[in-house]
Amino acid sequence: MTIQKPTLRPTTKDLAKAAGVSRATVDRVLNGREGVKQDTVDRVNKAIEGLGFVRNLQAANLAKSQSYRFVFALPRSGDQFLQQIIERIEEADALFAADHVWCDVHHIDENDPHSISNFLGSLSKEDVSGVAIMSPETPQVRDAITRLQERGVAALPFISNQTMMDAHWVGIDNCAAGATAGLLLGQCVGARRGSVMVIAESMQSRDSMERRMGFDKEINENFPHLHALPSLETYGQAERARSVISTNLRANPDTVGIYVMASEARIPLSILKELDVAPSIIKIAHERTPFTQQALRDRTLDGVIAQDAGHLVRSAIRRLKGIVDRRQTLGSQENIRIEILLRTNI
Amino acid sequence: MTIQKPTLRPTTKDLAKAAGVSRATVDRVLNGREGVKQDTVDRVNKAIEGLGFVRNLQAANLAKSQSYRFVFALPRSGDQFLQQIIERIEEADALFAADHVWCDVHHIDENDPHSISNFLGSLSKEDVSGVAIMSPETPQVRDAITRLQERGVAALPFISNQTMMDAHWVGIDNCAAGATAGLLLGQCVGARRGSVMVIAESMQSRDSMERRMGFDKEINENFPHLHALPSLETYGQAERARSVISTNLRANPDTVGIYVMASEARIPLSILKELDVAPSIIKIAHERTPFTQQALRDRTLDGVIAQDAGHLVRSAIRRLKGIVDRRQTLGSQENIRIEILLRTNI
DNA sequence: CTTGCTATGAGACACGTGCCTCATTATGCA
DNA sequence: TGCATAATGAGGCACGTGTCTCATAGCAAG
Repeated sequence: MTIQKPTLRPTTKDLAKAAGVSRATVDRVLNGREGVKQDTVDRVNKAIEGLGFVRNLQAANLAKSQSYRFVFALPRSGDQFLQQIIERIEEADALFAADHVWCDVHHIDENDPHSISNFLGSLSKEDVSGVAIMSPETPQVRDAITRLQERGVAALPFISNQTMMDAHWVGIDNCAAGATAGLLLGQCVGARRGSVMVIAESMQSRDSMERRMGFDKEINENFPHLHALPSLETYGQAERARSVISTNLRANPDTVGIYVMASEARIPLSILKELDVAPSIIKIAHERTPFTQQALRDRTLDGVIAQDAGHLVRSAIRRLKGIVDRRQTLGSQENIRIEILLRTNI
Repeated sequence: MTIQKPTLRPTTKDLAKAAGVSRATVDRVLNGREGVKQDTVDRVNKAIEGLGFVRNLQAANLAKSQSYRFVFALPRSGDQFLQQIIERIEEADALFAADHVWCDVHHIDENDPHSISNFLGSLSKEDVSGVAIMSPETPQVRDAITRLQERGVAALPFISNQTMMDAHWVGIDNCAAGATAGLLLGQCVGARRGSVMVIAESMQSRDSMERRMGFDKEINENFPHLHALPSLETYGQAERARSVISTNLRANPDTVGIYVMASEARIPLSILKELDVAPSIIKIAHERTPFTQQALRDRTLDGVIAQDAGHLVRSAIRRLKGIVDRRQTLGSQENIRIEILLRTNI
């Protein structure tokens, strides 16, 4: 039996005794209130170190009857990936209810940075403890995030990256995701030589550019017999997609692979199906949705590069909570993995 | 602004008022104490439903000064995957400290069911709130788990499955994992025809058998030009591994793929390196370890089927905690994914 | 010396629940 | 009807922290 009794943790009372001060002073130090001599602050901090004191968050939250209200600011689009995210948020809302965490979704217009900035500006610490923001990077949004943080509201870029926040965001490395798509496609194509079509919704966003970059790097370095064509942009419109894709297919009869880079693979894939593209052409898309899952099963799609929606959501919540509680979150836990889905591991 | 104020949750006091009973009776019902008329129990339960009452776990734990002590019973083996697990446990121990969760590792001898059963039998509710058990399935262990649960200690099969507990365990579907290995291998091999070597540590365990089953099914159904050879067993011994592998390679000069099924890929892979196996032979292994990661990078390995050690550990902790707290855990969160690692998404 | 200020202490109450005791009421049985 | 017992109520203390108020030092300037 190597199992030891639970060590019972020191309380603020112990801390006060150890530091030779009163509980009131300990409280002033712990919660960063004014009017304590530097000397006293140091003494208390030393006692914290010495005792290994960790504040009992449960008790603290109970006393404050604190609850966490988080808002997910998401684009209005109706795509299935976003739908997944929203479902996971609702799920997480139920899951985290026991921890007094409440989540709301607020739809923003991703093409209107001004309204996004307005929305973020309207949030105050009293109503909202934190916001996860999924929005393309613009100066306005970046500023709004900074001001939000200054007002004491936790802010976290979500899925869409923002340059400013180094490691401080939730999502995958899109460069690596693109490279993985390239590798998977290259490996599936095998020895065949030919062109690879790349279909995007738009190449404006940082995410698209990063994916494309990673994809190209991988193809160029490791599959020199493949030739990645310039990106086609659908702008989310079915007719436009149909026309550019069919034109491109006719222009490149040697196409051996298709990479659907957009997070909404439904439109391009449906069109490919309509156009009756040869099954031997390898197709890789992004994100796990009912549509892509079905496509994997009926083999109209060979592989999917995905990020787990549930994990994204829960990770964002844990990080926001971590910020509010002023404690560090565990890096490795919050590292979102680039998943590869084949027909067998859906 | 669609953001609403936090709904403050009903307390036991509200519950008492709503049910027309006293707080003492509410307490009796909530904590399943004896001596309450069925009629009253029903009234309280109805009020719980009506108000949507959820017990405040933080407050409850505070009152009980409850803490959770979990033990991970793991094999003694020194393999790298297990090492990863242990590191993640230590990490999780720090991470969950804020929730009053403490984790210990206890090493068991996986080949001695009797001693495992003894160890499990020695645990009492007072010392330990839950155990995650990684052990091959035997009647003794199965019984010990049942008795553990009867004594009020949460028990959870971990990574190694046990038949009894339907969905009640933490780990991947090994059948699907084997199939994924098969698919990945088949896809990488491409059109080439030939034999596939399968290297296992031992075929005794349920896990090995399931992986093999899934692997064979996938290869037979979808890659008829490949022929999966009988499993080689290394029993974890380097010399034995060397002899069986080299014999097998000589006997099957048409080998185009190698599937290392054991969780410890180091020994077989090192030997393959020694034997200077052609790089064109596709090699798939299991588990992310420093060794397999390096092998992916230097391209002596083409793909890895993995389960995330950190996720496994945290999932086990959350589930054990869920059992102790008598609340259900969210299925989708605890579904361990079968990860595919290629060189680009390590 | 008083006045005014800063730094600290002492103490109380609250948060929601568990758990205890003691008193009171309801119920069943002879 | 009376009595034993079962069922319930009333109330208090505890858990660890946050957040008040009020008192009491210490200290410097006038």
